This record gives sequence, C-alpha cells and structure tokens, in this order.
Amino acid sequence: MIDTSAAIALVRTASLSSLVEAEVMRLILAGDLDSGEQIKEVKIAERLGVGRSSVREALRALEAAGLVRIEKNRGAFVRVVSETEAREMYVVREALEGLAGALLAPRISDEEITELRARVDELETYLDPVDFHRYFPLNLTFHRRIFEMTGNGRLIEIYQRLTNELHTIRRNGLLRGGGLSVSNTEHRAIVEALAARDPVAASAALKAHVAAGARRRTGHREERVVA
Amino acid sequence: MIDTSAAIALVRTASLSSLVEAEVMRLILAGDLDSGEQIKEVKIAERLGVGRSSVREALRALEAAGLVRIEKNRGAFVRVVSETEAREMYVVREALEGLAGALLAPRISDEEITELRARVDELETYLDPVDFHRYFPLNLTFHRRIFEMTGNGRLIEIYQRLTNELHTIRRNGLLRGGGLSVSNTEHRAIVEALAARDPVAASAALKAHVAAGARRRTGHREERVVA
DNA sequence: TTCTTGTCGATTGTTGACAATGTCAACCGC
DNA sequence: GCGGTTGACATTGTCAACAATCGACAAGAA
Repeated sequence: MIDTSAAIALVRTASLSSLVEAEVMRLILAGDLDSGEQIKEVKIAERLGVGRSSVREALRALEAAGLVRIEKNRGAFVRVVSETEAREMYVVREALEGLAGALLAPRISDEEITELRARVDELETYLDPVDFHRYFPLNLTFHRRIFEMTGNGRLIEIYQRLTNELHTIRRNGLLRGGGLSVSNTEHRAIVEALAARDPVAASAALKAHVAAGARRRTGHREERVVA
Repeated sequence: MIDTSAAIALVRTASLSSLVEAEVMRLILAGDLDSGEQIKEVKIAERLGVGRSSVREALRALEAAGLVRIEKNRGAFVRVVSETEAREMYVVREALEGLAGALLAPRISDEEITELRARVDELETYLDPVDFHRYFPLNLTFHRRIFEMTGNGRLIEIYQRLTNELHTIRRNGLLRGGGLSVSNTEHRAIVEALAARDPVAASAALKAHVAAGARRRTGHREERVVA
C-alpha cells in the first residue's frame, strides 16, 4: 500500500496525463517499446485504466520531448533516430559536456569529488561485458551527476533530453570498440581534472570522452534512414 | 481564398492541435499573451473554433516546449522565466553559439558570407531605437541563420527552443546598455571571423557577443522570482 | 497477371458532457 | 473590524461517443 501523504501529494499535483507520460517514457527508455514501434492509444489507455484523452495529451508532450513521432491519422511511434541525427546529437553533446566540465571545475566541492571517485570505483567492478546491464545505468548516472553538480538547471534539462533520445544508440556504443575499461579510464581522467579544479582540462577530458564514445559507436552501426 | 493544393497539404499533415499549438506560440512570441498570463482553454477554443481537447493537447506540447506552465486544476500560464533561469540560459546559449561558430567557419560558403554581410548592413539601417521593432526580428533572424548554416538539425532545434523561451527577456536587453550600434559592431566582427574561416575566432566572437548581450541585460532588470 | 475500385475493420481526430476542483465574494460569529 | 465558512460561479480534468481516415483485402476489368 502506498503511503497516504504521498498519495495525497500525488493526486494534488499529478494529472493523469502526466502520469501516463511518465509511464510511456519509462516503457520507451526501458526498451519495452521498441524503436519505431507504434503506440496504440487504446492499448495504453486500457492498460493504465484511463481515458484516451489522457493518453493523447501524454503523447503530445512526448512528441515535443522528442521521444515520440506522431503522424496524422496514422498514430504515434517510438522515435527512431537516424545515423545522421545521432552524429548531430553527439556533436552537441560534446559541447554540452565540455561546458559542464568548465562550469563544474571551479565550484566542485570535496564531497562531490569523493562521490565521483566512488562512482568510478563502482564502475570499475563491472567492466566485464557480462555485467553490462549494471555498468550501463551507473554510467548514465555518472554523467548525469556531473551535470547536476553544475547547478545550471537549464543545462541539466537539455542534457537529460538529449540523453533520453540517445538511449538506444548509446547502449550499443559502449560494448564495442575497446569497451568498458577504456571508457572508465576516461572517466577517471575526467574526475581527476575536476578534482584539480582545472576548467580547461575538465572540459577537454569530457569532450574527449564523448568524442571517443562517438567513435566507439561509429562503424558498428549501419546507416539507418528514417522515413 | 486559399490555394487548393496548399489547403489539401495542410489538412493532410496538420492536425487541429498542431495548428492551435502554432497559433498560441505565435501569440506568446508576439507578446499578445503576457508573461504569467493565464491561458483559458475555452477562450482559445472558441476563438479558433475548435474543441477544448485540441487546445489541451496543444498546451501540453507547449508545456514540453517550455513556453507554458501547467498547474493541475489551475490552468495554463505563459511561462515566466526568472532572473536565475535567464542567467542559466545565457550560459548555455553562449556555449551553443560558440559551437555554431566553430562548426560553421570551416564550411561556410561564399554565398552565405554575402548573405550575412547583407544582413548586418540591413541591421545597420535600423540602429535608431525608434526602429527597434524592425531591428529586433532581423537580429533574431541573423542569429538563427548562423545556426541554420551549420546544417546541424539538432543544434538548430535546441537553439530555437532556447530563443523562444528567452524572447521577452531579449527584447529588453538590446535597447539598453550601449544598445543597437554596439550590438551590430559585434555582428560585423562575427561575420568577418566566419568569412576568414577561422573557427576559433568565430567561436570567440559569438561567445563574446552573447556574453555582452547578457551584460547589457543585467542590471536593467530586477530579480524576478517565479512561484 | 496487373491495375483499379469498393468495402470493411481498426485506429485516430474531434467534440461535447459531466465530474472535480479552484476562486472569490457574501456572510457569520467573535 | 477580522478570521473563518459557505455557496455560487468559473475553469479545468476526464471520459465516452461520433466522425474521419487509413490500410488491407477482395472483386472486377483491361
């Protein structure tokens, strides 16, 4: 049973459509809904026990968020990001991560440095491809935390949105091309640059990490044209 | 009367809610709807002759786009960007414009250089504060064109979104603190750096321009806390 | 065969109705 | 007066019904 006060807070602030939105987003990010798959309104509505309007509102929001594509009279589909788009997004992401590093380096606290070091250590224990299902979310968190620590809400939001759209793609990249151990070596370099409070070095380390990630991905994925 | 083929294309691709979305966005950007003002669903619905659901879907999309804030059971409001948020957004925008400059410099065509020079010249003719209503949109176009020329669709989209949210704020900034002539001198420097195909200089010029814009704004605007 | 045309079921687009909630002013007891 | 309560009104939240559209399949003609 749900905590009563939490339930009250929920009903007070969350509309049905916002809940549906969260749930569908979860389904997409978790991979329960495949890229390109059609999202049928009635199906979602029945499954969650809500009216179709709430689902439609949620889908509209997700479309604006870039997770879903809506074609008139045809329906909503989990958005497929083409190879071209993926490349574009990596370019932007590189710049954003660089900015995050530059912003964070001068203001990072000792506790935050400790936290990041601990996260890299934890990642270190899952370098085996077998443990990928553990490594992957921890990796996402590591990067997200860096953005969160900058304290720039808008930057966090834009990054989060980009990450959401890239989720399928990124999963692939990590496993190939040198793989997890190389990636985590780069993580360590990032943290040490931040610990040295060196904005230029931190920015460079983060940019290099993203660029390397993009390279790891390229070549392992065919050109995928979206309609 | 509307061109028939255009009408067909419209009906084919545009849902009512997407049209409503575009119209409400226009109202907000044009200033017909003030910051913080409540957007009443029935009012919009009647005015455009559509049902309330279409309006609701449009508002959901606009919320995700950052132009509108929706509070459960209270309604939709034109989003007010606080001073803190504005500062955050300028930091991000600075990085994005820098990126755009770095990307564009190596690939800009002669025709594009000519176009940008022409735009700066045109801006030059409206430096008088009286002509601000002309200067403002041209200035927006100038910056947007630079992003469009990079050819990076994702970058363009993120920039456009940021711009939309900043529109009210930016209007104020330009008029004060040295004003239009200083701003256009900076524009000229940007174009010349691009014309020289120098990524570092172009990036720096654009970043400097944004930073200067942020400074022009600051101090002329009181801290404005959003609820 | 191959192309066109008609029909049908599934799905989305749009609307209006009803319920739930918030707002605000008039009213009451103190 | 003043804080709190009540009730009417305005507005939003949700739903179910109806209309429009699409895709698939079958029937018929060239």
